[in-house]
Amino acid sequence: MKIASYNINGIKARLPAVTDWLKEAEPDVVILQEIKSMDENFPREPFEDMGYNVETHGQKSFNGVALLSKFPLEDVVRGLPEAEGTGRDGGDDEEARYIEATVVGDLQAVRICGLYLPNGNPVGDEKFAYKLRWMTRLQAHVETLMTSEDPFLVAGDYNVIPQVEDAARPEAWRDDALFQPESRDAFRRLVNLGLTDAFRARSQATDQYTFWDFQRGAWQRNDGIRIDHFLLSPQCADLLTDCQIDKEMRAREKPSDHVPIWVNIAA
DNA sequence: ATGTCAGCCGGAGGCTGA
Repeated sequence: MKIASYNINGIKARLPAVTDWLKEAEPDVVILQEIKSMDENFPREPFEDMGYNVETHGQKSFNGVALLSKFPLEDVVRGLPEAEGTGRDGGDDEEARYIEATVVGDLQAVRICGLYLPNGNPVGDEKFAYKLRWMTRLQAHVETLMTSEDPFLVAGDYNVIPQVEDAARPEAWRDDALFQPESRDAFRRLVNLGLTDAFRARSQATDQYTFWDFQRGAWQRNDGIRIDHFLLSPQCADLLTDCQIDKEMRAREKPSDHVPIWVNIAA
């Protein structure tokens, strides 16, 4: 089962790029972030015509996540638990950043958790506190998932650069929310619950990134960062056979600033 | 210091978010 994650930065602007990629990459399951669309405006038909089941969790203008799957999607949950009082303004968190469902594959079922973690900039602002609260909620939820024997994975745009080797110019990110010690500590605590960073399990390369800023010619200079991650539960990590980044997508017409990352698991 | 996109509102271009 090939499972991909792709921050598309707006479905309206990215529909041709995404459908072209789906035809070539042929993933069984796709986790989309930043659909920037309400559920009722998401273009389901192009994906359904390609054989995908579609589940969205969107909102107006910003954020928004979705799942595409050629296998049935069951027990869909939208939003992380503990939304009460954890929003960026101290109210309830109503930002559409999380979707979870069980994909019933040919060999076995896998719980797929798709996320778009808050950016958190600027540091010191309520946005950074919101990011850290969100990571605390994610930690608690993964602890709950860990009590299950069923394989699961948590994937998407984490907006965290885990290590210095995950940035072409780490010094440029020193004051950024994506590289703050608090953000990296929270990410490491999550991994230390027993999750496997699928890309790092397969490659120690230091020049492999998933995001290049639209500004300052970042792509042309390979000034990228690795912030889109697949974290696998122990039972899921046992099934891992491959993990790769579709870097060439960044060189195409009207690209997203992120590129797809995918895993192959024996499920 | 700055460089770019996308979506929204509203009917241009300014604002927000990244």
